[in-house]
Amino acid sequence: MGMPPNSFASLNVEPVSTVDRVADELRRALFEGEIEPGTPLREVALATSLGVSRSTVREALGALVADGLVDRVANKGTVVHALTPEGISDICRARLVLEAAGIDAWANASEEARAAVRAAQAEFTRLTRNPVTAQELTAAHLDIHRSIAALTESPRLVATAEALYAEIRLALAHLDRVRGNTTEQAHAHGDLLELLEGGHLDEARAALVEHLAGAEESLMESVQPLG
Amino acid sequence: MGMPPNSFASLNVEPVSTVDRVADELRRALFEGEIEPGTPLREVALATSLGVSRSTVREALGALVADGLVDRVANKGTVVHALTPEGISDICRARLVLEAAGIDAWANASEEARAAVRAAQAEFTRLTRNPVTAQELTAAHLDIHRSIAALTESPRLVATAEALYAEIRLALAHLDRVRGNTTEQAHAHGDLLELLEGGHLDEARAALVEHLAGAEESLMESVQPLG
DNA sequence: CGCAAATTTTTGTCGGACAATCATGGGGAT
DNA sequence: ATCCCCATGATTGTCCGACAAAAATTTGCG
Repeated sequence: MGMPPNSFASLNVEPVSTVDRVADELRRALFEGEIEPGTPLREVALATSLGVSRSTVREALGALVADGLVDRVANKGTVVHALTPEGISDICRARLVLEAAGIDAWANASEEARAAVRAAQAEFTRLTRNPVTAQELTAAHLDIHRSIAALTESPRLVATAEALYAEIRLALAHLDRVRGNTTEQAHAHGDLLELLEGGHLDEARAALVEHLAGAEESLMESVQPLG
Repeated sequence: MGMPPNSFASLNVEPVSTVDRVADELRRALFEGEIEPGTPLREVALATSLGVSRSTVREALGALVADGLVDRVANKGTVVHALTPEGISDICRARLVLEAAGIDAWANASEEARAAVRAAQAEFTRLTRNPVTAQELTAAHLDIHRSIAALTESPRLVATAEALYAEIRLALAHLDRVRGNTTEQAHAHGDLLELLEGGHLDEARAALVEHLAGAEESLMESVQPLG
């Protein structure tokens, strides 16, 4: 400490717009599971509760609709997005495409991208040893997958992947609140990373397929909590 | 005529919201190249011009921002999205991932999905024989690619692909307006489809890579019109 | 108990208002 | 003449209030 940093990238004095603050607060509440999927988000209630105008709330809700976190139906309002079984399998199919593309790009990827995978993996295993909330754990878990998709070095594909992970976090936040989080299969990612480092892309791909199948299974419990 | 159709799927009596009408009108103008990339979209000007309130225009612009068709910068307004060279190569990289995934899914895809590819191909070749605008031709062209991505049977991946095609249409609309459309390499898709029908997925993939490289090249002209 | 009508709630759209911020242009100092 | 500073105007961000249209809810009647 005391050493002058060579970069001030983390500093941010820009006054964030009110709409952004409202949207962020709603995202936080959603990801922490404070609001159950299917719950309607009433505009006036939110406006008075947050101390902002209804116009601002409407705009923030529009952003969440674009994120896929809430669904808006005409003249009926917006409700917290609830995942259907078809939605879950669709998400997993899409994940497989994006993350497999990342695996295929491992060799050609930049060193930063590969380092990001290792860092995400290390952070996740570090968290598994410390007592953290289930939300933090799933966030770290999904960040591994995000870094894998980021091996494609395509911002647009990564944005799509992030939207998928947001949907997953939403569903898991609800599940985590209902009952304690399931035992994460932590070791799987370590194996996956080893396969990547060794250049065994086909086996890495197979490991990913298996891992995603397990993820689909536990996600299905979020729509049938007491199947 | 006079024969009762066995399906009324195309009928739509739902009163579209004003925001949707405004957003659709703006999309149309954008895709027809009436507004050049980089042009600012002033809220009051649009409101008075379209005969709606500024709130409605703002909300419609928010939808276009979510579509990626316009960019909004804080306190400066929204401008028609302009593609950068990095954006173009990113789009093509993303296209390759999505459409290659479609090709890989050819055998496992539903018969409807495969029929959609054939229909899109047929419609495109039909249009090449008739005099149509360049915009219609590119729309039909991109619809072939859309149907290929749709072989994944993943609505979310298809939505991502459609966002990419929307960006491409935006750039090409501008290019088409500046000078007559380039001669589309129409035959390539026919070859691609034949390879798919024959089950030669690897060769189909190679054909796709080649085709997309050509697409990237002509897209680059839209940012350097007189390179 | 079932159904139709009336009431309440909620959204969609409008108009106006004002502060904060950005862009523009002019005037003064060097 | 050039450069900097400031006044002015234009534009966005946010708020408020209002009202019609649609949906949800309750009431009332048979």
